[in-house]
Amino acid sequence: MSATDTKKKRDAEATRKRILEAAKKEFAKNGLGGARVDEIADRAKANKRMIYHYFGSKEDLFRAVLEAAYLHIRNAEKRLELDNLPADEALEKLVKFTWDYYLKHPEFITLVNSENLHRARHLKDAETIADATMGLVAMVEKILLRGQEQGIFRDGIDSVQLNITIAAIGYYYLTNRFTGSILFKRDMMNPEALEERLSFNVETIMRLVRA
Amino acid sequence: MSATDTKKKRDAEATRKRILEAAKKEFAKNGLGGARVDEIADRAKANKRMIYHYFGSKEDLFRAVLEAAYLHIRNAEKRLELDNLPADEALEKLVKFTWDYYLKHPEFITLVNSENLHRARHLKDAETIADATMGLVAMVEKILLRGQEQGIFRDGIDSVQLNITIAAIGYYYLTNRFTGSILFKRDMMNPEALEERLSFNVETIMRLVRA
DNA sequence: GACTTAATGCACTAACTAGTTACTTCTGAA
DNA sequence: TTCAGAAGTAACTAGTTAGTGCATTAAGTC
Repeated sequence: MSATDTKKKRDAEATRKRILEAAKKEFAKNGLGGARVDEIADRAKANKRMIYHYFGSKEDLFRAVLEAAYLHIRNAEKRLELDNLPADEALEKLVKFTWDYYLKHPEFITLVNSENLHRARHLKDAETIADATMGLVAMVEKILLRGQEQGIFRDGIDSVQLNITIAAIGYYYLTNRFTGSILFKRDMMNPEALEERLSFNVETIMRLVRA
Repeated sequence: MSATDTKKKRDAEATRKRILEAAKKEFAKNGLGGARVDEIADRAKANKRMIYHYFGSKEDLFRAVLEAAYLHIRNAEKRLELDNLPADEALEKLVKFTWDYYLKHPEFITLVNSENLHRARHLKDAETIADATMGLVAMVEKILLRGQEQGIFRDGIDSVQLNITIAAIGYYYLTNRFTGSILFKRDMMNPEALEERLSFNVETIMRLVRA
């Protein structure tokens, strides 16, 4: 059987992956409480027993899904290589990337919401993810310093607050797109609306940092 | 029995209110899916039968809670009477109010999150709330116009985008306070942190609108 | 004080759900 | 070829949950 043949009758790693992927979708759609283990098993074309075999419990499965989701975005951010860009371009790129990432991975938002509903109890000792996040903060800190040296950014900006704000203006718009579209009586998700929001966000952040 | 005596053996209105209040807490704590009807009945010191008598179903109860929550914040905003203030003061007051409201009513955030997880299906024909929200947008629009006439605000700012942004920078910080406190390795909820965030938010919005 | 109507309480059910038991089937190393 | 251990399955359990049927009790009306 060749290495690329994915139709092996037995493949622990592949089954594990299918379960993780199915779980991500189900948790994202229904939250931790609303997700059904049976549904995850079906989606993964696996047996429920396999879930308990590989992950131990529904909560531990959620933890695994959540950690994978955080590591995925942190890695994508790292690959931006913002250090090689002029400060203003780097910051704008990060704002745009963050927006695009949330747009392409709505499940990330829902997972984070679910985790916060549960007071982050699955993340309690996720040292790796916290470290990766501090790496992102350091990245932004470097951008800020470069911009200040150039004289285009003001100083005294807290890089954690800036990070939070960059996330916030995209995240809030997208997580509340359903209630928002009703309450503001406008379709928040058509291409023009999305584009308009992205430029508004870029403007917000650039005005925030400019000297 | 006096009018102020709240211990009447039968009081439909009071029971209804107790159920609504209890449901708000339970839905806020566990989301729509995670909330337990029995728990709501217990908290309300009512019988589960009463919930179905007054509200018909768990989903309809959730709808009632959600509508009450939206009307509450919209009314509070209206009472700010921002029309009587200079444009810059009015805007700053709105930013601060929004922050304080979320801080004092964390259940509002959780309810909105829950509703968006369910694609806003309970809000589908909430005309009243949409109208109230458009009233808020109009209020901000007036502030922007006043500021422009004074020459202190730039023009071309979309009042819906501004509204969304004002909400976003407070909402995101608070809804993600649990994961945030772990990932950023700082306590996001101590008084100094809260104060710092509020000034950051005011700064963000004022820089966004200034000419 | 009898009558009507609404409020309340209890006990039940039908469906569902996370997790398990006990088993079969496959794989690869010796 | 054998066989131990890993992968996989189906049926089950014990507990939970939204929702109901029905009887009872109180309040207001005449």
